[in-house]
Amino acid sequence: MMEQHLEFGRRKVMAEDQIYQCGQVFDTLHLVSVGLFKIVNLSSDGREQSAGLHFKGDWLGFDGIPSGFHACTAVALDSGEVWSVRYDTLLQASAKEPMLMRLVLSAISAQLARNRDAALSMGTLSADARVADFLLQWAHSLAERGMRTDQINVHMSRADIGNYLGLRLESVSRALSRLSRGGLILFNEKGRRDISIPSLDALRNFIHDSADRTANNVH
Amino acid sequence: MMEQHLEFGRRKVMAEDQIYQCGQVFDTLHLVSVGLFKIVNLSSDGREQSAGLHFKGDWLGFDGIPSGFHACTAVALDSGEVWSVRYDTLLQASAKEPMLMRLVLSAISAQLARNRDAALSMGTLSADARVADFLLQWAHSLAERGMRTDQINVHMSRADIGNYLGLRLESVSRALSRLSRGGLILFNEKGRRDISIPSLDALRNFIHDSADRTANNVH
DNA sequence: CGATCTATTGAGCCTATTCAACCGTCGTGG
DNA sequence: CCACGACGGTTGAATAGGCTCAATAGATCG
Repeated sequence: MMEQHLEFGRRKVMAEDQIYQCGQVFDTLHLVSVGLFKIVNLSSDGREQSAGLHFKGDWLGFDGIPSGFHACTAVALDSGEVWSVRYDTLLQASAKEPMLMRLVLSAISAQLARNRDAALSMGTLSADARVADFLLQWAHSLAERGMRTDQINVHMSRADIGNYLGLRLESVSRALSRLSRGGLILFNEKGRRDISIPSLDALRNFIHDSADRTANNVH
Repeated sequence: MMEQHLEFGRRKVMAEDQIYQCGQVFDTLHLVSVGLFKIVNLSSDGREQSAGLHFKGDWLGFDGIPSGFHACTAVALDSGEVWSVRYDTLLQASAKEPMLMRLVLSAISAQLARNRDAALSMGTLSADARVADFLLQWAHSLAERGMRTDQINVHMSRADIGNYLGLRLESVSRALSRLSRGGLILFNEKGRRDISIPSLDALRNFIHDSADRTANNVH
C-alpha cells in the first residue's frame, strides 16, 4: 500500500539492538516489518520505563518529531526487521498522496490511544488485573495481525513486564501465579514465558470484576 | 500562522461543557484558544480516568482519528473558547502547505510525549512526588505560554487531580499538605486551589531525590 | 559441572487506600 | 436573616496491597 509511493530502507536487527537512541537527532521513521520492539522512556533524573511495545505494522520514531531529537530509545526484543524512511521524504510523499497522510496520522493517533489505555490500566487496576490486561492487550495485538491468540509467547522478562506496568518483577510473578491458580491462564511445558489463555472473555471479566470492586466511587 | 490558510469556527464554552463526547462520530478537530480542558478516557468496563489536560495552543480530538469515533470526552474545566476545523479540510490544506502538516504532526507527537511522561510519573513515583511533578508540569505549561509560574491556580478539585494521577483524593490532599509543610509549595490566602511555588528547582530536586530513593535497582 | 541469569515464593514492612469525622464556604429557602 | 444542607477539603485510624529483602530452584551456556 505504501511501498508503491515510497522507498524504504530495510534493516535487519537482533535482540537487544537499538534502532535509535535517546538524544540522537531525529530524521527517520521506522516501520516494523517483523519482530517486537519496546520504546523506553527516560526522564532527566534517571528514571526509566518502557513506554510502549510495537509489533508488525507499528511505526517507531514519532518521539523525535516535536524537538528533532529522540526522546526515547527503541530496542528490539527479538530478531526482526524494520523499514526506514526519512521523515522529510514521507512528508513530501504524503503531500502528493492524501491517503498516505491519513495513514500516518492514524498510526500516531493509535499510539496515543494505546498509551492512554495503558495509563488507565496503571491508574485504576490492581496488580493482578494489570497483568491480566497486559496479556489481553497482547492477545488483541496478535489477533489484529491474524496470529493465534490461544498460545502466546511473551518475549519479555518479568522485570520488563513490570517496568512496563509500573510493578516490581516479583509482583508480576505473583500475579501470573495467581492467574494461573485461578485457571485464567496456563503455563505451558518448557518455559514459563509461554502462556495460554483458555478464555479471553473470562480474562476480560476478571479485569472488569476486580475493577468495580475497587471503584467504589458510589456512596 | 494557521489562520491564513484555514477557516476556523469559533465556539465559546462554559465550565463543564463538553466539546465532544465518547462515542460520537469524529469529523472535526479543535484548537484551544482560551481556557483549560480535560480529556477523559473511559474503558468498556466503566473505569474512567482523565487522560490529559489541555491549554491554549493544544489540539483536542485526535482520539477520534483511528476509528472515526471519539474514544474520549473533552470537558471544559473553565469558561473558554475553541477554534474548530473539519479534519478533511485540515488535511486538504496541509497537502498544499507542508508547514501546516508539520505543525499538526508535531502537535500530536507532543501529546504522545506528554502521555509518556505522565505514565512514567505514575509508574515510578511516590504519591508526593507525583503531585509535585503534576505541579511542575503545570508550571511548565504556563511558562511555555509566557504566563506567570510563581502563582498557579489549579482549577481542578482534589478528586480530579487524583483521577489524573492515579491517586485517591485524600492522598492528593495529604501530599499537598506535606509539600506545604516542607516549604516546597505555599497555599495562598483565600482558596486552597491557589498555590505558589517558591522554587521550581527545589521542587524538581524533591522529585529527583524521592525518585532514586525508591529506584534502588542497584545491587 | 560451575557460573550466571531468570523466575518463584516467603516474611515483614511501608505506603496508599478505605472509612470516617470534622471544618469552612456557598447557596437556598423557611 | 439565618438555618440548613450540599460540597470540597483536611485529617485521623486501621487495613491491605505492593515493595523490599532474602532464600531457593530451574535454565542456559561456556
